[in-house]
Amino acid sequence: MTTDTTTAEPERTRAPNIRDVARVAGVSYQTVSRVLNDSPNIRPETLARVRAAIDELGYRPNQAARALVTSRSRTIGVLASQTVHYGPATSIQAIETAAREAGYRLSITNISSSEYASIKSGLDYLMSQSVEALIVIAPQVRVFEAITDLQVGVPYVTLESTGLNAKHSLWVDQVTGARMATRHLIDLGHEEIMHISGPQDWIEAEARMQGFLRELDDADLRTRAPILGDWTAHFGYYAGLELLRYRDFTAVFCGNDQMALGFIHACRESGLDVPGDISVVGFDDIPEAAHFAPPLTTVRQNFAEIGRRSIELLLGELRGDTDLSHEPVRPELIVRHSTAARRS
Amino acid sequence: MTTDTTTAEPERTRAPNIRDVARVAGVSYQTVSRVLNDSPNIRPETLARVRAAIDELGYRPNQAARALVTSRSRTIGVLASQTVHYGPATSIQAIETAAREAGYRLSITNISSSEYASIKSGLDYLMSQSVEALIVIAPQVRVFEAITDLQVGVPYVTLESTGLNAKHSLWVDQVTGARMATRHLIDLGHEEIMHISGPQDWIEAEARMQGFLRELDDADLRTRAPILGDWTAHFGYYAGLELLRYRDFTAVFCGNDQMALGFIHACRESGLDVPGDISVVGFDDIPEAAHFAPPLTTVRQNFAEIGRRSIELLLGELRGDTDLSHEPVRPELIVRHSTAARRS
DNA sequence: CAGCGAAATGTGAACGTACACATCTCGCGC
DNA sequence: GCGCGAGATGTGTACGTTCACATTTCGCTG
Repeated sequence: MTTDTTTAEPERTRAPNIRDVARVAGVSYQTVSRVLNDSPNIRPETLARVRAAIDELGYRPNQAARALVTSRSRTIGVLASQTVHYGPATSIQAIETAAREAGYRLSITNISSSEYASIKSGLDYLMSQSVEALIVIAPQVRVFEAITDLQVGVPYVTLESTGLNAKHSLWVDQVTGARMATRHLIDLGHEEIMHISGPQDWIEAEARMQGFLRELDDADLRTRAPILGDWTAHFGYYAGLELLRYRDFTAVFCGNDQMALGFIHACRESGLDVPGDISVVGFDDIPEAAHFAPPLTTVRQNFAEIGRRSIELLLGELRGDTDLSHEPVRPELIVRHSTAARRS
Repeated sequence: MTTDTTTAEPERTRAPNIRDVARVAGVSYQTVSRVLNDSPNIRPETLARVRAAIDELGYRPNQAARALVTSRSRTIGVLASQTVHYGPATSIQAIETAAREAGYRLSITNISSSEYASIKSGLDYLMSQSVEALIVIAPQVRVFEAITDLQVGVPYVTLESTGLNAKHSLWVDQVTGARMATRHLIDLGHEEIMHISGPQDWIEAEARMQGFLRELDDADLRTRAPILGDWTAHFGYYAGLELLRYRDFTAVFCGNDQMALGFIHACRESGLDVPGDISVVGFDDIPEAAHFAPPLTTVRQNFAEIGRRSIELLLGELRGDTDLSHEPVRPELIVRHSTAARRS
């Protein structure tokens, strides 16, 4: 009864379009379009009729057609490199939520390696989706080159960087975070402090290392070459086994919580007590860190905040608002039980 | 010299389209279209000319136009609920890679709660993107209802379920995994075994619980009501503190590794040794599990494999291949040091 | 060398929507 | 009761691509 209002069997397969809706509602297709775009100046009665027709037909706007005619894809591209890790994953989730609420969808692509070619092809892929803006969570230094090279003509933001390219960055102040961690160890009386850092081509690894070195320098303590790791607990473990053979230090600042976990594991196997013999600090404050043995002293980053703010920033730029706050998010030192005063 | 081949300044802002390319290459737009779609029957020389023109103009196909005319969005929707967790995150990453290689992009949306309305709106959102297929990594029981209700007319696959809806599921055999874990404890001589499970509305939590109960039953051991948790280390910790006040058990099977970590933490605080006093088994084998104190005995799931296979399955269905393998992926028991024979 | 078929290329739609503009309706003041 | 203007609605067109079909080119056989 309710279906098949006009003519004979108008193709079962095709999805309804605005013209179908218009026919059912007894208005022109343009009026339907107006309803869809919340345009003012529509008589309430007409509005209701159109809405009813939409429901009846189960009509959904065709995003492709919309994108074509407006040349706005309503898509934000995300170039990520380690989506499995807690930090990036948390940021992405916040980004997705914020974007969806603003009527944007996300196109995420993972790059497998930190090679220039890989970054470029990832970026290329995203641009071919004609994204309106870009968020980069692949903190490799090379990303900037690629963005410049490809002339991405859209607003973009890089997360977790150090402000090398401040106008397009948004980040937790890694340097300060690292200094806080290091300061904490110094305050506890430690003088020989090691640093197990992240991979060299990660901007944030570099930043944490800088913060560490500067703080030691300010305290006139001996600085030693940091160990370059790969963020994994495995690396922390093996590096720990190696380092503990000499044991010419009393504290370690690890580039992230996972490596700290592995390092503590190595301590335990070497018969050393944390924090009795060695103090350990991590970075990130993953939810598990509070339950490590011992609960880990670490630096908390608000990844979700970063995610939300990046969308805010980009949408602002798309609207034409300029000079929004790029103020870095402050990290927070969380003191638990993996650090203690140096034994005299 | 090379630019501006015809007429006077053809609008600087507009992106080039196939007609522009055609003009530069001196062919018709249809020939360009053929080149783009790797159609056969193109003279090598023509091909080269078109390719050159594409490069010169920096032309990129407009996906929206393409989607509009072919009515194929080349998008696969992913409904996820806990993208931050290791398991889902790993699966999604594998899905993304496999999809991209097959020329598909992903549209991911997170649902915040397990309420029916939330699931439905997430699904609704994805359908409005006119996805060609659907992957659900939100293991709530309600998802099936929603899928049925909304009449998603596309192939779909649910991950990490138990085969309630076998035709559309792909999963690691959670029941078997749970049985393996439980069997392991029984083999070590434990007779009083607790289970801290995941949230009730998670299909996989339910499955692990079933496996646990069945294995106990087969061994004629006393079964006790599992504790319903929320997957977090925090929960494992507080549940542990509570349970250990009575300590009428010698082993615990935790629904995932995080809860196991929290539980072990509680043991330590209560002055109990793992595995000396209490054996603990987890589930998932997150990369950190090997470095817990003690290294965790757990059940490994191949999340990446699941992700890859889901894309394989869906693409097959889209191509019309039917009856592809839905065979569950077998989990693997990883014995480390959190379990030991019961003290007599 | 005509003619034929396949290979190569070109032309006219159509996809579903939003924008610019045109038209219609209606209430109201003089 | 006429005209005016704002509110409400309708018409033509363009977006960039692919599909179906039309046309041209070309090598080859008889």
